[in-house]
Amino acid sequence: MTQPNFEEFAYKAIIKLILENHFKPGDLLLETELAKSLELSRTPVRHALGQLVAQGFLDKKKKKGCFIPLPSPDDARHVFYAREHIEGLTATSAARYASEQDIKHLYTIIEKEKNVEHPGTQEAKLAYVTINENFHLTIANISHNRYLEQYCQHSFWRSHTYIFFFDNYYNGLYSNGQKTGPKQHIEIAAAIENRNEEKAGNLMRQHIRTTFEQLFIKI
Amino acid sequence: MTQPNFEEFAYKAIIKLILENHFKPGDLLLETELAKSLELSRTPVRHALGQLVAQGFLDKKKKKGCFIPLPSPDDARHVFYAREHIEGLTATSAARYASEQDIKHLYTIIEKEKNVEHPGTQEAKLAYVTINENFHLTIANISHNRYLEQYCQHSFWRSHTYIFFFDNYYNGLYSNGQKTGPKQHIEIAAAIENRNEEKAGNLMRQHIRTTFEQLFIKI
DNA sequence: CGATTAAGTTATGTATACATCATATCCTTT
DNA sequence: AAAGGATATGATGTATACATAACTTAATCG
Repeated sequence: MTQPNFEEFAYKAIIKLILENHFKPGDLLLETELAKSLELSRTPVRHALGQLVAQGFLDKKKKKGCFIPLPSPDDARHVFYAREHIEGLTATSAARYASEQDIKHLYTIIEKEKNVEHPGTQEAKLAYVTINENFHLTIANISHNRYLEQYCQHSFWRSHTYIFFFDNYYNGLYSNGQKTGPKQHIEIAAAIENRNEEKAGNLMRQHIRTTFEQLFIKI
Repeated sequence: MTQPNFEEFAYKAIIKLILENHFKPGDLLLETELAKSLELSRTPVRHALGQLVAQGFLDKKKKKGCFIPLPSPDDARHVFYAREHIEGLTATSAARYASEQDIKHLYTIIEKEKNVEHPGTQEAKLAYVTINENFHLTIANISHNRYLEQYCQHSFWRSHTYIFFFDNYYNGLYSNGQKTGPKQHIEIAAAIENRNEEKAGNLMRQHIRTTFEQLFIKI
């Protein structure tokens, strides 16, 4: 691993801030502020922000700045539709290419998911969201398709706002979305383990549809 | 439309250079050179290159520079697999959401495709590739799903190398890939016009599979 | 008193100077 | 003559100064 430079450092630091919900939708991420808080000049920060905009994690208005995308019902439908089908593909491919070790890794993640402490608290929810991300992105990685993996990662992150904020807003502050999580994850892992490509894909699509429906059950 | 700034100008100029094949796979795109030839400072050029890397149109090695992605058989399979399924989705969605005007637009593109002059020349091939891109990205746009559109655009552009270079290399300098193009494009447009979502998706997947197979028929 | 406009403030956009690292070249040494 | 290392070159990476445009606030006018 080559030594990370400041641009990379800034990039990862900003993503971390976003995923840890230091910002809410619509918030401006100011180059000046970020540079000061990360103890860098504006140059690498600006570059990192540019990357995040190019990848679609942030939106931007010219001469105004970069900001956390504003959620909308339409956007939510679009992200989850894309996720449903792309992750269907990653699950199918994963069932074909997973190694013994890959499958072990999946079950390790599921074990962690079962054992999240203090269920019902905000910490538990953050832990759950992190583990959930790990599960989905691991399957994308196992698919051994760089493109699908990239699109999966992107759409997952774009759906993060909805998983975190909307869930709080619509389903109560302490909903942790675990009702369906581990059970469906186990079924998906099993299908991958059994090399059942079609079933893995179907279960994954169903899983993401369920997630979406639970989030927006009140809308 | 707001006035484009230098970053945007550089971004579009570089894309134009790439699509017009001023570079070949592996070529370095030097900030210094581009800045000089575009008569800008390195700053906006560097920013634009960063965007292109973030979007996956260019690869990058640290402290080395940005370069046109190197093709490989694995990579080709991955891109076309991703394209096949993502564009299957865009075609399906397009069949659902296309307006009268959208469909007219599609047929306009097909007309242009039929009337490419001097078939068999390199100019005709460049024209064909441009029109082909237009057809596929238009359908992505009609899908009305920002995410699918983005992924479609990305995977299409990543497959550009193969459509342009490999086709020359493996199938002769003056293959223009038109054998299946217009015919299948017409069928897809018809399915979209008839609101036959499933058929549109199937035809699009078949079309991209055919493209792939014709490109790599010799491998 | 309200609205409009003008000045001030602040963040982004751009150019440039400098630091750092990768590579190529040439010289030295065996 | 070949191998190894010092040096030169030129690119990227970073900081900073300045230009520009948007927003804020205050002052002026109707």
